[in-house]
Amino acid sequence: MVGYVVRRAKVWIFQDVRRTLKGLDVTPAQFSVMKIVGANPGLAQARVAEALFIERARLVQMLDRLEARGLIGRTRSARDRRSHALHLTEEGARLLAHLEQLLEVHERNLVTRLGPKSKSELLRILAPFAR
Amino acid sequence: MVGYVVRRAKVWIFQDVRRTLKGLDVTPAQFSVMKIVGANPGLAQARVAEALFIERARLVQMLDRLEARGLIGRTRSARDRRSHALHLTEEGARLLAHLEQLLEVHERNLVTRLGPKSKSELLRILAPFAR
DNA sequence: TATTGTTATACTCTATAACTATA
DNA sequence: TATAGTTATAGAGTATAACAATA
Repeated sequence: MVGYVVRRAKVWIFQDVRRTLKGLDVTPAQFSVMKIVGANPGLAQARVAEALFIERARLVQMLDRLEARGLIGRTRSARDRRSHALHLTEEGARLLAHLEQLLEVHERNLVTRLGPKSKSELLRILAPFAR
Repeated sequence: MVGYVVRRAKVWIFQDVRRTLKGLDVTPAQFSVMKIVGANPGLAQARVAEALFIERARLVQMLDRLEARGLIGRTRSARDRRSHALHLTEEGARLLAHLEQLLEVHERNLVTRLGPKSKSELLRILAPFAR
């Protein structure tokens, strides 16, 4: 029952994000990668994967795509030569800012759907899942 | 931010359900189909798809599998010969009862994770997504 | 020994479009 | 014309396992 409603909410939210970003060729998952890398330049791939609950293996392909589009860069870390330090390119940072602006519409859609106070309540209740 | 935490919760819940049902070869989605059909015998495929937010096309393959395993039956509806009336077989009903019993463990895991009162709050807040 | 990035495989799921048979 | 079930396809995501380079 809880699983059902949480899944329904997740599907609705992701569909609304996709609709909002229509035509920009950015999935919700790609957005989340850009956002976390933007906020934490130098982060290693394994850290991003952990933070986003994405498989390490899956992230590789996502980064391949983002790198090919010139949005994200990988550079060998000096301290630990196994790992890649990730950073947004200038274009990546520009796109991210644009996406965040567009997503304000989604944010409003969500609050409309949930009712005014529920967003913060929801974040509080689900906090145990955000680690 | 909301999308992030809702997805994390969804992933955790589904993983926990999979863990709980380990070895029985039943996915969370299959369980939900069996449950809704069990509670509403005679339901048409399109209704199930709507209720569960699953694509009509996807449901076809899920039902093929469940039918092949002898858990669910499809019979042509007398009233509308386009549609299939779905029902659990005896074995399907037996398995469903077993699954529901097993999932009480998951239910307890979830409440432990969320804290005691949060489950009902969560259901109330997310009610707009349950239609 | 353990971790990082990578490749690979199989399966599930989502999003679409089109087809047929019925209504 | 619309709906129910079906088939098909492309891409996204999940779950695993293995490997080379590095720690």
